[in-house]
Amino acid sequence: MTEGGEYSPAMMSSDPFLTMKKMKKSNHNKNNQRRFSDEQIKSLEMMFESETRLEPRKKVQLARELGLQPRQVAIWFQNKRARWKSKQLETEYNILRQNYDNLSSQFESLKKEKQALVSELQRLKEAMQKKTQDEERQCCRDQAVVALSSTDHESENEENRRRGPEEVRPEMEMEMKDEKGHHDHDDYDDDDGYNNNIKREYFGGFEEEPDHLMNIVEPADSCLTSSDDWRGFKSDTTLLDQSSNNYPWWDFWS
DNA sequence: AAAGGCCACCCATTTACTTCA
DNA sequence: CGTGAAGTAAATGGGTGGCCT
Repeated sequence: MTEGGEYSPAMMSSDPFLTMKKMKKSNHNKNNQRRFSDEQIKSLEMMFESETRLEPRKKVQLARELGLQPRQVAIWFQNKRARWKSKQLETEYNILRQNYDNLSSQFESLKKEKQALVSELQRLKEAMQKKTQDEERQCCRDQAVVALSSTDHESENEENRRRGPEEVRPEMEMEMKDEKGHHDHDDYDDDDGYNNNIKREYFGGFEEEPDHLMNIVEPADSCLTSSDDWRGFKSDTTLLDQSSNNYPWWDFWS
């Protein structure tokens, strides 16, 4: 359809003083045009570009120049504003949609990154457990050795008692101190101490335990999944038409 | 200050046309 | 070529707010 199309001559009225009342009924202007001419549209468009609302005096002047009723000019501006507004809305919608798509893809890559980190953490945890088990087995063997050697010590002590306290050897004094705690294989007698040792080995002196590390990850996850946080995300649901999107936001969490 | 008329605007809808399958 | 659906611009009518008397 061409803008500014006109009525056929057969439809022209012979009455040049057609009243507005009649014009309203017939939906024609005084030249019996259903649509304004290209020239008229051009002038109206130019005026609209400089100002979207017309002062009454300018309206009358423009109407006179274009051979239209001031009312027609006013209505043209009204309709033009409505068309312009709906175009603006469309533009804004497209911008918002673009932003949404960008955020969506950013979120996807972050999700993948997080998944990789969680897998890595899981792998490290398993390795740590395996090492713990190995060390425990080693510990049992060591304890057996200690038990065997302690029977030898008992026979030695018997001999020492016979000799008297002044004859206690220096190396024995050291061993007696050790039995009060905090030394050598005690780490292996005490589960916590042992585990701390392993953890230090794995986490390079960090005080954080693996579970704490897990806890660092988990809240971040729950934060992302929290609907409260997403409620804060400024998005107009009317603008972000989810129904037209093949990838709705709630699918992020699946 | 309250009431009423006038005017311009917005918005949803109608009308009259064109285009196209 | 005729026809009906879809699209569009011009116009209508109701509602509303600002201004003036």
